[in-house]
Amino acid sequence: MNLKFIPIDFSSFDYDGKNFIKLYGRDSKGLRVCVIDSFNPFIWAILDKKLKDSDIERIISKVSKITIDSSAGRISKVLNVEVHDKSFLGRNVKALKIFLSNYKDSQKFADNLNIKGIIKRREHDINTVHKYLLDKNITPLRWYDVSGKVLGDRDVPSSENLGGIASSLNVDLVFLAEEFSLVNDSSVKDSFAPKVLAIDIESDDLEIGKGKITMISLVSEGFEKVITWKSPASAKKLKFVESFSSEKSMLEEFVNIINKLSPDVITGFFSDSFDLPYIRSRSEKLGVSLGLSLDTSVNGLKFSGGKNRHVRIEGIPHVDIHRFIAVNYSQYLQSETLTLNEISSELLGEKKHDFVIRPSSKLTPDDWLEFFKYNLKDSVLTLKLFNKFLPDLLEFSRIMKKPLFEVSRDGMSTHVEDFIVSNLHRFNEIIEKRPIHEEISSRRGRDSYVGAFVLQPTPGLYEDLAVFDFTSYWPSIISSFNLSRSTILPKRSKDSLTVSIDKNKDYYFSKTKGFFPQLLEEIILLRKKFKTHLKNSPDDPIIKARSNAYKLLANAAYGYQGFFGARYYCPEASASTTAISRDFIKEVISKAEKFGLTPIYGDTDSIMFSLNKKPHKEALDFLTIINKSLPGIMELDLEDFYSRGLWVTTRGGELGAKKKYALMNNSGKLKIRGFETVRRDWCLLARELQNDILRMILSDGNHVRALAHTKEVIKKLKDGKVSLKEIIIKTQLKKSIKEYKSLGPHVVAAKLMVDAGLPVDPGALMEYFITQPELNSKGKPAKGSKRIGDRVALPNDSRPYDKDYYLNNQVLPAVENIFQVFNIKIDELIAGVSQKKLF
DNA sequence: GTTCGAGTCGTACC
DNA sequence: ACGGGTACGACTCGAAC
Repeated sequence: MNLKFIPIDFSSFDYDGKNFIKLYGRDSKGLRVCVIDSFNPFIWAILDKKLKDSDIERIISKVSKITIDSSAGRISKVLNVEVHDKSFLGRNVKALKIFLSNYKDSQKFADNLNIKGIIKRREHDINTVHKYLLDKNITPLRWYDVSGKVLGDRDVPSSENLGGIASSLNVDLVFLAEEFSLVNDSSVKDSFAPKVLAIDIESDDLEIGKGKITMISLVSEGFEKVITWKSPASAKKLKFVESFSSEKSMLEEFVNIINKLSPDVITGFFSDSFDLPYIRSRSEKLGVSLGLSLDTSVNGLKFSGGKNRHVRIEGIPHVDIHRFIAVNYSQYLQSETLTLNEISSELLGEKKHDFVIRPSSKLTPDDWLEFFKYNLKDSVLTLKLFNKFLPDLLEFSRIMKKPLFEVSRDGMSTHVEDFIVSNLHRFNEIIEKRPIHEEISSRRGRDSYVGAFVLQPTPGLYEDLAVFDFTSYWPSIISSFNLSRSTILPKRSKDSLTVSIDKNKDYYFSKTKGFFPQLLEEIILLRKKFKTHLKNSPDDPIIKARSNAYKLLANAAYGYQGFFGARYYCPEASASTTAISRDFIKEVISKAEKFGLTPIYGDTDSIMFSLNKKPHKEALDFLTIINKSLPGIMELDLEDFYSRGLWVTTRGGELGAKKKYALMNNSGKLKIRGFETVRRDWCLLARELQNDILRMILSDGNHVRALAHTKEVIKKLKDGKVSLKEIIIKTQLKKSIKEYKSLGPHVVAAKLMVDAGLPVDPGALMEYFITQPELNSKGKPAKGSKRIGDRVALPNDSRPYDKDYYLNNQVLPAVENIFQVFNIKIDELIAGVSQKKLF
């Protein structure tokens, strides 16, 4: 029998001492299927090169006899041993492929391979499902033709029905696989629209499990519901609300609805850390069985991870969409806080339902209606966000060959590693091991290497600029110069390239292309290809997702090689990458000068020039000349032409500040980097003023209008007409309060919140403003009012803001070095208003 | 009691 | 534990005066 099948979630189990994989998914009719497959797990033992055939025979015979008697009463054996010619870190090796009866004991087998002649043991540290996917070359979320037979059928003899596993699986069909073949028909290849369920809870205490869950919203396509046990008479007015007699019966209905809807994916916003832990905690307290898993013998939710907890439901991937966005896209978003409201506003153009949560006891019947709508809207937004990122999630899962559950939580380095690992079979490579404790701590202790070159700008207002940048600069260097763990050489050779890090330090790399640089080149070229595709079909979400995925991979590849947790860690390659990057950018700068362009500023891979009245075409000619001289896949590109640009000095210094500039292109679009305008830890009053004057200066070419505007704002501040919203300062609490050595204003704010009984967790954004100091008899700040921190007030504080602080520590610092470019001093800014009157 | 500089901390750039 | 280094700048805190 044949089955058209798409695998969505995976899990492993063993029966009769052998490993099996459960692949949960759908068939072409939409039935929920669990395909069961067996596989022959193995690990590798790399042999000493000097071994004779007879030595190898002796080792094989020793290895074959290894048995593991695990504490669980399980006895695992070596089933077979094969000799293979393999590659390890680019070198040819002889290795034993050791097949095990049970992969659960792979680590113990590896420990027992401490045999003379075996120099390395590998691939025992890859988890069972991943090992299976790699070995069988199965990609999640792609359609397969599977041959096999239906389990649970009367025709299948009990000796073959794996202990009657079919009866414990909550699916339409259980299928025992024989063979998988990928469906290549392009019309069905990418066609999969999973049924997604979004959930969101409200509780009367934010601390997990402390309060009660007052309501839960569940939203899927064509389905909107809020279930609650708080049932004011008014609830009947809303069709989507269903009331229950108790929190317990509401939770039971939560399970019923999910089982009835049969979603392929469950999503939530921050649900790994809040909604699902809360649901579990309340269910345990109230004795509700969370029968959500598709394998009824695996009950409830599975929690893993310490600080960053993951909640797994077997068979139904749970995706915390907040986590996926935070890890992969936060650096590309404008949102300063990754809240549902802010991300939805930016990406969906939609906000949360307007309602301020208050304690249950203070809610009127009409308030409850708004609360129900609010709860429903949160799930609606979560579902929309999920759908927006669905193409990306699917592509990530396919490209990295990792289940949705994992890939939606993995960090960038894991993505890079998974991509590499899933392609190593093409290079006949044995996978390197992940570092363990001592190795990690020694790597973490290494000295840092020198990074990018940043050109010191000369402060001033410039006209007519061209900006060039290298496309995928660091990855293109890694690829073009073959910088990686498997290509670094201990010493110079005929076939080597020397990279000088500094006067005393050289590194050598082979000229024979290694797998890491090779795969990185493929990533860059794929990224380029899909980017071009995207220009022709800008609305194709799949092309967009692919382009995105390869872009993220390329950008993370450099960081990966310097990351202590990487299998293919190579800080020498990282140091060489940055050294080469410094050389090239400096060479472009000096060539440009000879060409008649004046370099103003540059950072890492970009360089900005004043055109000196030259036509744009000459800048493009310069690009062509440079590109002819670049090796490999390196490429310098035009970023844009700008009509004006502004650079300022550092605070209190003479030299130009790096990483801080403002540009306006020929169509009037602003590009502001590094200035207080773009920093969330400055108050809005200062940020908006600075943004306004930068726009004025860049469009006018002088400071006149900007100066007048600044004076108006200062007057507004002095007149006390500034709103609370404009003076709130937001700073993130990065660790727990007691870990701080220095008690800055935001730590003081956190303490005030704790005193007020509000929960404060690391990672939260503290919001506060600065009040006036208490004065002593001499009119000077009183003892306990010296530090800024002593004057911190939470937003609900009714005391007035400190005009002096906001003038001297926020507004003036944000504008003074901009006006300094035009030789305007601070006293001229505040001139025209008498100190006495205003303070 | 005031001044100063090293150290802590957060955020941004690429 | 879950890319990297470079850079700016506010604020604290204790030593030095």
